[in-house]
Amino acid sequence: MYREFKHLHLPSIDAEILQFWDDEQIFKKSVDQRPAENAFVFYEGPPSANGKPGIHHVISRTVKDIFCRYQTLKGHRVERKGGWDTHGLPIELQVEKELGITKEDIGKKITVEEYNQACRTTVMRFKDLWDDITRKMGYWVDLDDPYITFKNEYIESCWWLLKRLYEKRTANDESFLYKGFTIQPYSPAAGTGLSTHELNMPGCYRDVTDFSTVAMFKVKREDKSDFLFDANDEDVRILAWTTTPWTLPSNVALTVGPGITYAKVRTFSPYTGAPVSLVLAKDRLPAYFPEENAALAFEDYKEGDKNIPFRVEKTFQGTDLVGLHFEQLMPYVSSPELEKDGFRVLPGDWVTTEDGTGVVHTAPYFGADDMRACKENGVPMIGVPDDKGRILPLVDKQGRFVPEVTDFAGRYVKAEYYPAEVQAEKDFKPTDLLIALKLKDENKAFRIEKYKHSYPHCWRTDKPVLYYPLDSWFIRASAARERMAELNKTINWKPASTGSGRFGVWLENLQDWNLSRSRYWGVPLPIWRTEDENEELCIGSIEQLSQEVNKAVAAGFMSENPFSTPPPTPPQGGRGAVEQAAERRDAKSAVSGYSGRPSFKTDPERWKFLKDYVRANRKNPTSAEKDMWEALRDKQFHDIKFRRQHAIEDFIADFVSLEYRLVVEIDGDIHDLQPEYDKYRMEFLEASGYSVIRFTNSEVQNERPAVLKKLWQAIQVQKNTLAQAESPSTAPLPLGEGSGVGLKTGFDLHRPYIDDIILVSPSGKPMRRELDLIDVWFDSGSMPYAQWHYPFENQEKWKQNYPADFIAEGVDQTRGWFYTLHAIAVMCFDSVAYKNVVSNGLVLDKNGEKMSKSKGNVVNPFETIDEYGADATRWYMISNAAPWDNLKFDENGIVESRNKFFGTLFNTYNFFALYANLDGFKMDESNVLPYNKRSELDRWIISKLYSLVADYHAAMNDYEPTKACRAIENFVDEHLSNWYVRLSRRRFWKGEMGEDKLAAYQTLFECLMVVGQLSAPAAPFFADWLYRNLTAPIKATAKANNTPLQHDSVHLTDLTQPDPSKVDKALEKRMDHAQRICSLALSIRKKDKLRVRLPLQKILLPVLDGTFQVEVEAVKPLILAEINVKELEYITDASGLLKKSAKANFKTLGAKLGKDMKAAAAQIAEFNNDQIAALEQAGSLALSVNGASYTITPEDLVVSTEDLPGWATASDGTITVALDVTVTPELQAEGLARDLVNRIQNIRKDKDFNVTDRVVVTLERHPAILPAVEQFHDYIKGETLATDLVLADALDGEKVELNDEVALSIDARISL
RNA sequence: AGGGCUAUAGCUCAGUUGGUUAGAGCGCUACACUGAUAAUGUAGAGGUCGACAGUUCAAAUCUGUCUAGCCCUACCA
Repeated sequence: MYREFKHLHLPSIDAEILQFWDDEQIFKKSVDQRPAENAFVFYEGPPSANGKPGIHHVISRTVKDIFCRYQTLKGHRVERKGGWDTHGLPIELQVEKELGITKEDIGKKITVEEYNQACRTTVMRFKDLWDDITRKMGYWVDLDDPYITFKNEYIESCWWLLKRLYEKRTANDESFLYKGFTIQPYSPAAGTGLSTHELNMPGCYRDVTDFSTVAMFKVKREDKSDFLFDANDEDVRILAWTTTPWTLPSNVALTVGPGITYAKVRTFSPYTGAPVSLVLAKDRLPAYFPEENAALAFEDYKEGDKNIPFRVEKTFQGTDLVGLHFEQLMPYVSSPELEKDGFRVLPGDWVTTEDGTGVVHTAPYFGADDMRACKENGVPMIGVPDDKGRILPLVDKQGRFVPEVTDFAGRYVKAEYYPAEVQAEKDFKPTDLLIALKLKDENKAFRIEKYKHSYPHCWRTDKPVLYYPLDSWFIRASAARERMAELNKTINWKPASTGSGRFGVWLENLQDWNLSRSRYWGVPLPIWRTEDENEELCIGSIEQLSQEVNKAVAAGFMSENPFSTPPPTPPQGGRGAVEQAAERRDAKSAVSGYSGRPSFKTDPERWKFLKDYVRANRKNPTSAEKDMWEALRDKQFHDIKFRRQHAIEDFIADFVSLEYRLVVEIDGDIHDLQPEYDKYRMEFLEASGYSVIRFTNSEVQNERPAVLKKLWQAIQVQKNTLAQAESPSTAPLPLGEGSGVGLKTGFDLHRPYIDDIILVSPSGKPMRRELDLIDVWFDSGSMPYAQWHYPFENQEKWKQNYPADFIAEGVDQTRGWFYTLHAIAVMCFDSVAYKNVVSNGLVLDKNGEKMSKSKGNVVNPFETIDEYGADATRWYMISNAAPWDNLKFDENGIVESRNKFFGTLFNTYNFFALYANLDGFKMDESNVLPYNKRSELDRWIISKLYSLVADYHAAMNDYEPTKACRAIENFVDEHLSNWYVRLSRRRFWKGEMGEDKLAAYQTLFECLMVVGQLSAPAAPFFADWLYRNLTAPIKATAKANNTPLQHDSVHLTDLTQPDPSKVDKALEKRMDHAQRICSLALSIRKKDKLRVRLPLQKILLPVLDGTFQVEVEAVKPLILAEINVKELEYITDASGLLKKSAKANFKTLGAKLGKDMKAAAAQIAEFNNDQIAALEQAGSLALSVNGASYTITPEDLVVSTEDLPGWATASDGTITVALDVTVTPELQAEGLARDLVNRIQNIRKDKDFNVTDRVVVTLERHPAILPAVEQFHDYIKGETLATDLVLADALDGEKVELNDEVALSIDARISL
C-alpha cells in the first residue's frame, strides 16, 4: 500500500526524515558509495561559532547544500569537511566585554594565558546552536571531523605557507613576505594601530570641526619655473589646502593633477597686504576669488580691504608645474637629501578639483596617498634619524611634536589629546590654530577657517586617530597582481559581474597585503629576529622549530626544549590528590614553558577573575545548558538545590549540587578539545569527594527523561556514598594553578607561550619572535591546505581535493575569503583555489531593510524552520530570487512556496496513492509499458518531464538554482497538476485495470519519481519523503532485483539524465494548441454564461496553414472532453467564411525596410484576404513604400483571422476559436443529466460513501428532468455507480437546486 | 569619494541577440467547477518599465548623465 495523508505538514516530514537519515547514516552513505576518483570538491567557508546563526546563514548554506547534493546525485563523491573559524578581533572583543576588561588589562588584571583560555571557550559558545541549525535545515556537512583554526596542526600549515612565501622571490629578488611600514590608523592615546574593522564600528566616524589652512608655498626661481615669473621681483606662490595643519612641518612636496589646468593670479596677500602671485587650479578660482573683484583697480587697494582685486595672468597644465622647487614652508628639519630631491611639485592622478586648491600638500608620514606619491617620485622622508639611522616622524607615538619642531615641541597635535581641563582653559589654543597663526604672521597663510568633516575616532579612547607610519609585515601581493587577474579570468563567477567588477577591478589595483595584527588571539607570525634586525629566521614547521630550539638550548638561551618533552603521564595510584596535582603541575609547567610562575595559590585576583567569568557565562548559556537549567532550577528537581556555572576552587562546574557533591557537566564544546584536561579535572574533583556526571548536548535536548533519570540515579549513589563516609569529605581542595578554564596539554603555539621561545642566530645572538599575529583572513585562506594539515599529513588527500570545484559564500567575502583563497593559491601554487564560486547577496527584511538587532527585524531561523519546515524555507529562498540578488525575506513568501509547490506536489502524490491503493497498483520496474503504447497525453507529460530534466541540468550546471527550481515549480503546477492530472482523473477512477489505466499510473509514477529527484537538492526532506513513499511498496522487490529503485533514499539514487529520445517537441506544440484552444473556448462559455456541464454541439477552428489542422486533430479528443463539445470543425479559405488580417513581422521586415518600416506596417495592416492569398501563393509580393520598392515574403507577415460573423469567438495570437452556442433540447437534457450526476455525487460524498460503493438513487419526478432521465438513464447510473435509478412522486431525500428554476429531492443509499 | 549590485503591477519576480498589445505568481474583485475539494479553473481591475538625454525605422532592452536603496573599499589634501 502507498501511504496516504490527510494534510501536508512539512515540519513532521522534516522530523521523520531527519530520524531516518540519522538511523541509516544516509549522508555518510551518499558520500561513501561514490568513487573517490570521481570527486567533486567543495570547500566549506568556516563560520565563527561565537555568534548565533541567523537566517542569512540558512540561505548561504542552502546554496552550498544544493550543489553538493546535486553533484552527489550525478555520481560524484562530494566530501564536505566542516570547519570553525576561531580567531580574530570579534572574539577578543567579546571576551573583553564578558570579562569587563580592556586590552590594557591583559597581562595586568588577568594573565595572557587566562585571556587565551577565555578566547578558546568563547569561540565555541554557540557551537551547539550551529550544530542544531545545520541539522534542522538539512545542511549536509561533516561536523565530526571539522578543521579548527586554533589547532596546532592548522597553525603549522599556515606557518608552512608563510615560509613558502618568505622564500619565494619576485623577479627583482624580493621576498614575498617582508617587513615594511605603512601609514595606518593609529591611536596615540591607546598606543596601538587600529584595523579598518575597528574604524568601521558604529560611532567611530564622527563629524568634527578642524582648522583648515590654505598655505602659500614660495616658488624658487629657476629655469623650469621661469615661465611663472613676469617680473624679476615677483613673489610667486602655490596654494595648498589642508585640514590637518599639524602635518605642515612635515611637508616635503606638493602634488598636482597632470591633466588639470592651473592659473596664476596676481593679487595681494589677504593677511599682510603684500603683493603676490598665486598658483591654483583654474576650476577652484571662484572659491577664493569672487568674480566681481576681478574688476577692482589694483591702485585702489589698501591693506585690510575686504575686497581684494585680482587678475588671472595666465593658465597652464599641471605637467608644467611638475618638477618645480619651492621653499620649505616650515623649516624645522631638513637634510641634504631633502634639499636635493624634496620640496618639489609631483604629479598625482588622484588629485581632484572638488575642494581645496587642486594642489595637495604632501606629508608622506601622515597620508597613505602621500607616501605612495613620494615613494614613486623618489622624494626622501622628512624626520629625525634615530640611532639606527631610521628616520622617525616629527610626531612621536604619543601624538606630540618632537623637540626638533622647536616652536611646538611637546605639544599634542590634536586638541583632544589634552586633558579636558586643559582644553577648557581660557587661552587654550589647538596646535592646528597655533600653526595657522604662525603662518599668517609669516605671510605664508592665504586662508584660515573652520572646516567640518567626518573623521575617524578610536573606539576605545574616543579620541581622533592619526594616520601614522607603523611597522608591519606584508605579503607582496602586488607582485602577483597580473597572475591573479589572469587566473581569475578562468574562474566561473556567479554572478559574473562580481568576478569582473568588484573582484576583478580590485585585483587590478591590488596593494600589498598587510598581514600584521598587534593582538593576542590568532596565528603568531613565525619569524624570529635578532635585536639588531640583521639576522632573521622564518619557521615553517614545528619540527624545524624544535630543531632550532635544540640549538638554542645548546647556546643556553632556553633551559629545555618543550617540543621534545613527552606529554605528562597519568598519575599512578597510591598518593594523595594534592601531591599528584603538584606533580602534574610541574610537568605541565615544563611543557608549556612558563615555569617559574608563582601560581600555586588561588590568589584574590584570580578568584575574582573566575567569579567574573562564571557570571558572564551564566548570561550566555548554550541552549542545552539552558534546557538543563530549566529542569533543575528553583529546586524543582526532587527539591535539590542546584547551582549553575559554579566555581569550585579553580574549576567551573556547569551545574553542581553542593549538598550531594555532584557535578553535572554538559559537553557544549568540541569534544576532543581537551581530553587530558577533562580527565585531570575529573580526578581532581573526585579526589575531593565530588562525583561528576556528564551528558552531551543532544542527550539533554533530545532525551531529557533519560537524562533526568540518570541524574536521579547518580544522586542516589552519592547519597549512599556520603552516608557511608565517616564524615563528608572535608579535605581541602587543591589550590589553583592557573588553568581552570582549560588548556590543551602539549605545547600551545599561541601567544604567550610561543613568545617564550628564544632561538639562536647563526652568529650566536638570541632571536625573539616578531610579536605580531597574522591577519585572520590568512587563516581562512589557508584552509585548502591547513584543513588537511598539508603538507605534514594527507598529501594524497590534498591532491585529490585541490582546487575546489565549487565554493559559495556571501558577497561580502569577495575581498575576504574569496580573495585570500585566491591570493594564497596563486602565490604559493600558481593555481586557482576554486573553479566555480557563487557569491550570494544579503538577506533583508521584507521592507528591504538590513536586518539588525537594533531594528528588531532579525528573523530567528529556528522559529522559521519549526513553523514552515526546512524545505519550504529553502525553496522559498532559492526560487524567489537569484542567490546573488538581495533577498527580501518575507514569511508570506514561504507560505506561498509551501502551498503552491509542496501543496500541489503533495496533492498529486495523494491522488496517486488513493487510486493506486484502490486499484492495487504497484509500480513494477520489470514490466513498464513502452511509451509508444501510451496515450497522447501520457507521452506529452513524459516529453514535458524530459524537457524539464534537460532544462534542470542546464541550469544546475550553470549554477543557476533559481532557474532550476522555477522550472520544476512550473512543471508541477502548470503541466502535471493542472493539465495532466486534471485531464486524466477519469482514467484513474473509471473502469477496471487495463492498459490505459496502467499507462496512466506508470506515467504519473514516473513524473513524481523524477520530480522528487530533481527537487532533492533544494528540498531534501520532502523529496526523500516522496521517494520513500513511492518506492516503499516495492522496495524489497527492487533490492532483490537490483533495480534503480532499490535505494533507501532519493539521495542515494542516480539522477535522471536528459534523454532527447523522450522529448517530442511536436507533441508539446500540439498540446500547447489544445491548451490554448480550451482556454479560449472556456472564456467564450464564461462570457455567454454557458456552464461547462452543458454540452455544446460544435467548435469551429479557422485554419491558416495545413500543419495546424494535423496538429489539432491529434489532440481533438482531449479538447472536446475538456470543453464538453461534441464536434470540431475546421474552416479553411475555401469556406469563404474566413476574414484574414495581416500584421507586419517587425523583426524580419525591420532589417529590410529600415526607416520605411512604419509606412509599410500601415500598408500591410490594410491587406485583405485576396492580397494575403496572393502573397501566400506567389511566395513574394512587391511593396512600394515612399517611392521605394521592396519584395516581401510570407514570413514577413503575421496572419490571423478576424471574428466570424454570427459566431461567438475569441482569439489569442494566431489562434481563433468560434463556438456554436445553440442549445438544443437534446443538449439541454444532456446537460441536466450531468447536473444530476453531479448532485448525486455530492450526496455520495456528503454521506461519506466509499468511492466504490454501489447505490440506489431515487429522484423526485420533476417535469424538468424527465427528458434527461429518460435519455441518459444508463449514463447517470454508470457515472454514479447506481444499481437502480428510479423516479418517485414523493420522497424523503436531499433537497437540491439543479439550476435557477429547478429544485428537487434526490435520495441515494447504498444498495444491498 | 571610488568600485559594484539593484530599480518593471499593491507585493515577489520573469522579460532571450533591440521588434507587434511588457508577462507570471501572490493579493484584490467577480464567476465557474466539484470522485484532488481547507484543492482547482476562468475572467477583470492594476504599469508614463526610477528620471532625463542620446543611438535607431523601432528601446524595459544599447549608450551617457542623474536619482534612490544596498554592499564592499576608503583619512583624498
